Amino acid sequence: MSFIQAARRRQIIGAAIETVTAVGYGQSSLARIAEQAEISKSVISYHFANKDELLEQVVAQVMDDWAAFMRPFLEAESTATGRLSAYIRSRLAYMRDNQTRLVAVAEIIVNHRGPDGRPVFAERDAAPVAELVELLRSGQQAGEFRGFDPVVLAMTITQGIDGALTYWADHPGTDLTAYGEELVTLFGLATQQPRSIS
Amino acid sequence: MSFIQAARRRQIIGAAIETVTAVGYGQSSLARIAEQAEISKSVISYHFANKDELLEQVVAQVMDDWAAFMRPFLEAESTATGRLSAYIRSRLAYMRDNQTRLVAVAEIIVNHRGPDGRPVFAERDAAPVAELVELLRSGQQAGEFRGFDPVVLAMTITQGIDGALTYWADHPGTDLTAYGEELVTLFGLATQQPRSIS
Amino acid sequence: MSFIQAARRRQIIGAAIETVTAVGYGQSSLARIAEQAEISKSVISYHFANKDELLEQVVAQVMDDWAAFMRPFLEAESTATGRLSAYIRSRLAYMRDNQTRLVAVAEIIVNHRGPDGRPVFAERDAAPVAELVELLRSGQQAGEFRGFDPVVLAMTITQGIDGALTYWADHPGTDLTAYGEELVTLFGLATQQPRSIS
Amino acid sequence: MSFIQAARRRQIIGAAIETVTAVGYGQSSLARIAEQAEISKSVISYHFANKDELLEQVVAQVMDDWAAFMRPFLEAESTATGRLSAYIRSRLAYMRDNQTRLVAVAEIIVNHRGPDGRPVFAERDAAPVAELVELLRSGQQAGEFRGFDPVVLAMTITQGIDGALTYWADHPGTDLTAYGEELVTLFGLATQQPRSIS
DNA sequence: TATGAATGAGCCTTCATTCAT
DNA sequence: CATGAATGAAGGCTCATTCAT
Repeated sequence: MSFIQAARRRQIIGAAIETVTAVGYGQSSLARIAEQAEISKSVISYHFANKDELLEQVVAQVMDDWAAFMRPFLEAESTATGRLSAYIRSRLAYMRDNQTRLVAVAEIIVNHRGPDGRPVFAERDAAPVAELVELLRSGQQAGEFRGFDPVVLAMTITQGIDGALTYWADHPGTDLTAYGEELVTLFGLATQQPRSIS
Repeated sequence: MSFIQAARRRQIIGAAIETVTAVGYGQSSLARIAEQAEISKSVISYHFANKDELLEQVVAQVMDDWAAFMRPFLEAESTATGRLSAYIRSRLAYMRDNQTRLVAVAEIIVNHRGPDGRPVFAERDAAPVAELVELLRSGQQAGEFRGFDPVVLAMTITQGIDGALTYWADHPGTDLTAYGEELVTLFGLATQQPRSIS
Repeated sequence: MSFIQAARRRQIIGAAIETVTAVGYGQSSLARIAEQAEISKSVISYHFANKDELLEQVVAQVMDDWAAFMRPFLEAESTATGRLSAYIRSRLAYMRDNQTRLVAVAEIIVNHRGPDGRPVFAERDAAPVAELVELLRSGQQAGEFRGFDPVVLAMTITQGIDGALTYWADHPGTDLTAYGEELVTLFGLATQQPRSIS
Repeated sequence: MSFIQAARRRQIIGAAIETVTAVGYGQSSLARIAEQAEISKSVISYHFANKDELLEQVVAQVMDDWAAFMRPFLEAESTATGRLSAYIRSRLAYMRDNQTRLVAVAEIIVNHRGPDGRPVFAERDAAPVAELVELLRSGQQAGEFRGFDPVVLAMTITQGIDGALTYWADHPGTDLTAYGEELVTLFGLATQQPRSIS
């Protein structure tokens, strides 16, 4: 792929993100995205096989970027407790600089369906949860965490973090760092071993 | 409103719920809903002023029913701790018998927008969170709960409960009761006062 | 036809007139007319075979009433000159008390078409012109009028009178009597024999 | 705008004119216009923002063309009497070559309404009358015309000319030139100063 | 005599996509 | 590499009419 091709694709993906965030998945027609990008509608058709491929690229780009951003924070921690805190903090940190694209991706994941009516991004949506399940399980095996159901906790943590994005989108003044610390405390208390009274 | 009117409206609302759950908000055209209900498209137009009114009725019907279901459980509790547990348990209990309609309502709330492009059900969506904030605050004033940010906790609890619905929809074998008890424990630990060591 | 039937028909015809005048022929659906009459839509279907028949009745009722109103004024005149003035004055006089229904009828005559796309009320619309042609021709034979083309003059007089209605509808403050006198003078000058210079 | 664009727009405008003239404003759906133009319905949507814009273009195109046609004839005259005759003759002359489009425009002007239910082309329709009022007033000031109400006369002249179009449409054999000369004589007599007997 | 209920046809518009240039 | 032009399908909605009650 040529440089100019890649640039165009990035431009279009950016316009798609802006559009989805601004007007929602349902109103994000190719016409509107093209308008946002200030290009002709057929440029999109030229660079992407169809609308589905464009949306897939949007999701892939953001999810990969997000995962790459988080990796170093997680690898810097040696304990499960530390990794859980780092997980929450780094997701929130990424949010801070990527509100629009995360909102867009959330919209797309929830709404985009195949011709059979079934969700398309279910697997990719489930991946972070699975990763979190692993993290929690290892913490339990190391004796750091209490004996909760790791799937429920992984779902709840993921949902809790997503809630921060939703809340921030609705209340622009929100202090995301403080929100993150609340979550760290909350899930710290929820996961740690009960103190022995001795 | 005549009896037959009410019956038709219920039937159409039911068909809308089935359709939205099956194929998603975006694909839920009046044509598809009519097909699901095995009636002509214009019957819907006859009984509802427009699509918006139909969707509003879907949301209103379910939300009201849900709130009514939960009230007695909450009023039976005297402590904030008890009310929080009852809140979680009763929401899960309602879920158990109303999966389709709750999935549908969730889809509609997230996606439905007015002509201005802004969400329509934002307020109705925020109401349960606000209620929960009140509950948590009263628990803090009573000294039962620790000094968390009640907004963050309310969001997280709501999101955590919604996560149960999502997970159940994706994994039909899930034991919702067990899931609920995990949440009760989780948020119990997250809210209670730290034990004094003394 | 029973008395109650006749009353209902009159009521519906009245509602049709109000509606057509208020929102125009194109927007005058049976639903709107029923709403205006504060009755159910099917009452109209019960009393009139279809929409066409209703509109025909509207036109017929008004045109007949109008003709009946004018007859005595015309018959009171012995000269063609007098009859022409009486014709203009009495049409304007009728207008004064029947603005709404005349506007409605004008709308209907111009717009209503058969399934073949051809106007339906062409003949009825032409009748007053034909009558006027007779009047003018008799005035010519009597030597009162100059040798104009009676068809052109009849058309122009008719159009001129209709213009008063249009103008009045657009400028509610108009003094119709004065307008009528202007027309009487105008068409008096236009029809009379040139003065011989001798 | 590209050449092909302009050609298509002209073609569609032409088809709209043909359709409106043939079946009337009310039956002139985009489907019918497209059929008349032997193109797909969505071609119209591609070249015009919506039906309103198409109709506006139809009206604007014809009205502008008409005004441009008439200007030289009016400017060639130095007296008000001459200008009035030229006005009548040139309007009739234009009619002769533009029957269909004038009939269509008349239909549209009378019927087209905005979303508020009010006529859209009222102003454009009133413009020629206003122009005529000016002409008549200047003739009065110059002492050429008698002391009639210029508004009534302008309305009546306009209506009289429109009557020629209506009559011609209903009676295709009509000699428009002769019709025009009758009008010139008619309104000449109606406007001129009464002869002094001296 | 009246009407609530239902319906198919048609309305204008938006859409993703294709194609020739 | 880009795009103007075109299109069929589908969208939500209104309409006049029919029918059973």
